[in-house]
Amino acid sequence: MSKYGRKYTHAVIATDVVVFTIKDEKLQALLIKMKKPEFRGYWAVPGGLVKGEEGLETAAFRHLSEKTGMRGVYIEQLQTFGDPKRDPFGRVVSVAYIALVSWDKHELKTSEQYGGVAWFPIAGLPKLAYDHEEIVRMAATRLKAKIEYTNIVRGLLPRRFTLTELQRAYEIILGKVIDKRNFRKKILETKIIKEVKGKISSGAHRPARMYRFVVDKPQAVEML
Amino acid sequence: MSKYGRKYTHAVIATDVVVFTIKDEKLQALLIKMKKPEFRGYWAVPGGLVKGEEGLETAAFRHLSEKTGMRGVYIEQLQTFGDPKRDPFGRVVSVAYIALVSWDKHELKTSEQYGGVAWFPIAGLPKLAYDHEEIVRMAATRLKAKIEYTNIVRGLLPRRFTLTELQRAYEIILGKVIDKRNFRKKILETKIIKEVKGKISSGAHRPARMYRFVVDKPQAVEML
DNA sequence: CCAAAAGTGTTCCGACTACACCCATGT
DNA sequence: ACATGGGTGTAGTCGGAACACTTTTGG
Repeated sequence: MSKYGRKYTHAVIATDVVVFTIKDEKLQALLIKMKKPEFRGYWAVPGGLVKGEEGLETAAFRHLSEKTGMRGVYIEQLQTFGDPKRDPFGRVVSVAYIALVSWDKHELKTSEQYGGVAWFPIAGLPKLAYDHEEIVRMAATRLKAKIEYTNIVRGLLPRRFTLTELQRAYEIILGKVIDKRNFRKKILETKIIKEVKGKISSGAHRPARMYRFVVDKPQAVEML
Repeated sequence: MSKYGRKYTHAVIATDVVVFTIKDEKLQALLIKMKKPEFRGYWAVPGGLVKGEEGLETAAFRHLSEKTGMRGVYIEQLQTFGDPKRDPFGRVVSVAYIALVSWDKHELKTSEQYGGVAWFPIAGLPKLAYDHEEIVRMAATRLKAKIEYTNIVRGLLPRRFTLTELQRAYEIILGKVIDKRNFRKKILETKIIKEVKGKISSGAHRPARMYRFVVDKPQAVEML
């Protein structure tokens, strides 16, 4: 029993979604500012309770949409956190999800109904409520592992992208530089992306070809 | 609402543990026979509800011990299953775990209090209750994936084992034959196992050297 | 014409694969 | 002595890593 007292008498089930994006050359997570007075100054991963007849993933989508305005993003289950002490208000078991988005595709809900929504670089998180720090860390670790053998990087990019953008995504998440020629050779021979008509000019240099993913569904592929 | 009616008004949390072992040259899972009349003839993975102030992993251990007599095994979280319709008696969200044991280390509880406990080969499961078939399938897939890049195989073997036993474990789980010389070279250069004094004679042939794992804690290692 | 990112092949080396025979024991 | 699984080394091949210059555009 915490100093705040238990709010729920039964254990309840919640979902939390760690939303990742790549922005300003950094891996960033979406956080919302806490409103509860006990957590003043803390931020949290968007989430909330699961309704009686609602599926877990459905609940995750609903809270994400309600609190951030995001819809139609890719999510996958991360892990379930159930330490009896993780929530001072009662026994809350949280099923954590990872979501990947192309940040420029989503307008963040400005409504101050939830106290603010903002992106934070993974290196440089603010104070997080509950065990959300652990959840975000584990999510980042999982992302780093899965990006090498699946096509999930897709979720972080816009529909059409350049090979340099794709390579930067890998470099940022893995935290290391990759040789350009080897990268292109490897990625192209997976046949998982395909050139698409149109080039993009982004400055005083040669314009880049655009590509898109051939398979839209998540699957295991040896990417690197 | 199912034809059996809802037993619980609130969603409750349960754990289920898929226990794997290698026995008779096959990967096998531990199942218990259902007692509820609605599930006559069905088997299930050992598990049950989480108590009010009990941790998830603690609950998994407790049910495993109560229903099968096993203690001190290695478990890790698999996934959480929360389809609102997965349990006809109410909304039960189940956190599934994987356990790995050396089958000869554990005497199965003979008490018929739970309707019977038995090993079943993964290829050749009986009718399973709830969504346990899906849970076991996913557990087997996860095991197959993780055995290549972690030291979890350790959980399936006795403390001291021969290289042939270790190789057989890999062959059975991966479902393919492995070259003996390449296997030994690879495994030994990981430094994750170490020869131990004593040999084992198991028939009309040269006795085998015994080995043990150097690190007892689960960790990621490129095994194959 | 200069700056800046796009685009493109080859060589080298280490890792994985394939493969066959002698050894130590029990019966 | 023979049947059985334990134990050992090498050669060939393939994939990953290292590496530098030309192209196209905007300013």
